[in-house]
Amino acid sequence: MPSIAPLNPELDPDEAIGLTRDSLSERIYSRLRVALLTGLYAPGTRLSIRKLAATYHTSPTPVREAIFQLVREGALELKLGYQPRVPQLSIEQYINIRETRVPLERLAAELSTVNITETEIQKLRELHQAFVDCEKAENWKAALIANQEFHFTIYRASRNDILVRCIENLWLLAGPIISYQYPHIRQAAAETHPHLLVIDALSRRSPSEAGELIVRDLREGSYRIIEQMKAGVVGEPQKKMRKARAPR
Amino acid sequence: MPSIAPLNPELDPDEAIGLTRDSLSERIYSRLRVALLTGLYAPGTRLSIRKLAATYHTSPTPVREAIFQLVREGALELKLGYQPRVPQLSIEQYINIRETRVPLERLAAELSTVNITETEIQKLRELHQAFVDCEKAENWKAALIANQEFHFTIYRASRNDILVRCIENLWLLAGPIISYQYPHIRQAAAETHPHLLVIDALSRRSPSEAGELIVRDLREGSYRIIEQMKAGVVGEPQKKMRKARAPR
DNA sequence: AAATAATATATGATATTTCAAAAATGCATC
DNA sequence: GATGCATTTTTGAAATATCATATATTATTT
Repeated sequence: MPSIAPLNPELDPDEAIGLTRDSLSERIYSRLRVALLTGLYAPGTRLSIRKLAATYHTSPTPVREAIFQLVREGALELKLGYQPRVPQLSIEQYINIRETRVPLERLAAELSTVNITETEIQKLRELHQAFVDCEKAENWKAALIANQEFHFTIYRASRNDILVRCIENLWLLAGPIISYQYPHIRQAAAETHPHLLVIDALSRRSPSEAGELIVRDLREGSYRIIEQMKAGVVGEPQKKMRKARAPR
Repeated sequence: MPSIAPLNPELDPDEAIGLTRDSLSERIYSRLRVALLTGLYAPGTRLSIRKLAATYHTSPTPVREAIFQLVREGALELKLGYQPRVPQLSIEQYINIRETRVPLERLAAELSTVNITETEIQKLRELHQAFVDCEKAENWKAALIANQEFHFTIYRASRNDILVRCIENLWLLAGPIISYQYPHIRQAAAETHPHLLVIDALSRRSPSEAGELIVRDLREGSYRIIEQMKAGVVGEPQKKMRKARAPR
């Protein structure tokens, strides 16, 4: 089992500063989270607490704690007595997620337009370039991560961490599907990539424009996802149900 | 030992009504959540896992699992090695929460205007009446609950459970402060109570109006809260810090 | 009396254990 | 070959055990 690199390595080395040594549960939580965000587990996959514990060389207890957190966020589902599973989003649920994201992303973009620094805008340019390069090289996983970093940089520039957390949560919910079918959904090489338009609006400090562009990007991406979902690219198939047994 | 199948599995009572028997952790989670939402624990209070376990007549394990979920949602904070605590919100954080709630609540109100049934509108009238009665009787806790039920009924009528969950989360974050200082912040008896205006807009099926009213209500309430926070009504004082010790 | 040091206790983090239920497996039957 | 049943294995839930550290208490010093 490969160890998963954190999305944002710069922010990781807590050990180095000795600031926030985190608990085992927390470390496992973030590794699982990244795994879900990068599509390591297809929708429908069942996770075994004990196997994960073995993988991470720990006992089941901290794994359970991590899983409980992800369940609470909706990133995993867990019926009493059954194995935790990566949820299989319905199209309806996916649309619900998108519609909830829309006003949050708009707000984030608007706030960022006011608060973002030139340095951060420069970073956006670099991230977008990395994204384009990875796409060209057909390195999907890296492209996905660059794209995420691009968007999260904007969110964080809103300087409202509550808002950031809300949006992160929603990403996580749709994460497995998106990552899983990412290679199939990249957009046709358009005139000008939406990211570039966003960067432009940000540097011209036009909040409403930035908000509008972000929302448009979100909606357009979602159409492609929904197409794929309709086409049935949906992840691991459910195991066939045998006759219902009495629950515990 | 073979497990004996019941005579008629399909009619198992739990499944039949769609009830999900929940685990101990889940039950403890919801009790803690309600406790936080109704102001049982003041901001700053420290919770002891073992004491809670004793209170609920269980072992520490499920309590920990419940606490981890609340920590993940931001309803509790937990530094490695220290006791879980009810966070002490800064005014800045509180404003962040409010600003994030604004677009979500507006969206929820708009969607509800389209989807809410007459029955639900009737329920809103009853809840508001209950709220007014409890206030008159100075039964703060019951008033608080009625008020919550009122708003959550609107959220749920949006028919977007992702959206509902996001908003619930944000309520939870500000829950302890609001409940804790509730008696101090009720509004001066105005001309017409905002709730009534909202009900009216809903029944006239005017989305933008309903959204606008909800947002206005939210903002006005928040001003009173912030006043109180500035006045220092803030919860349990932090224990005095002793000389810093080396972390683990 | 106040501040510090020393000790005792309570606590959180994790591993281990136990148990009943779920999933997998193998076998017999059609 | 598929299908239904019994057995075995695996699994999650929860309790308990253990350990190091945080907190509380007491003793000691200034």
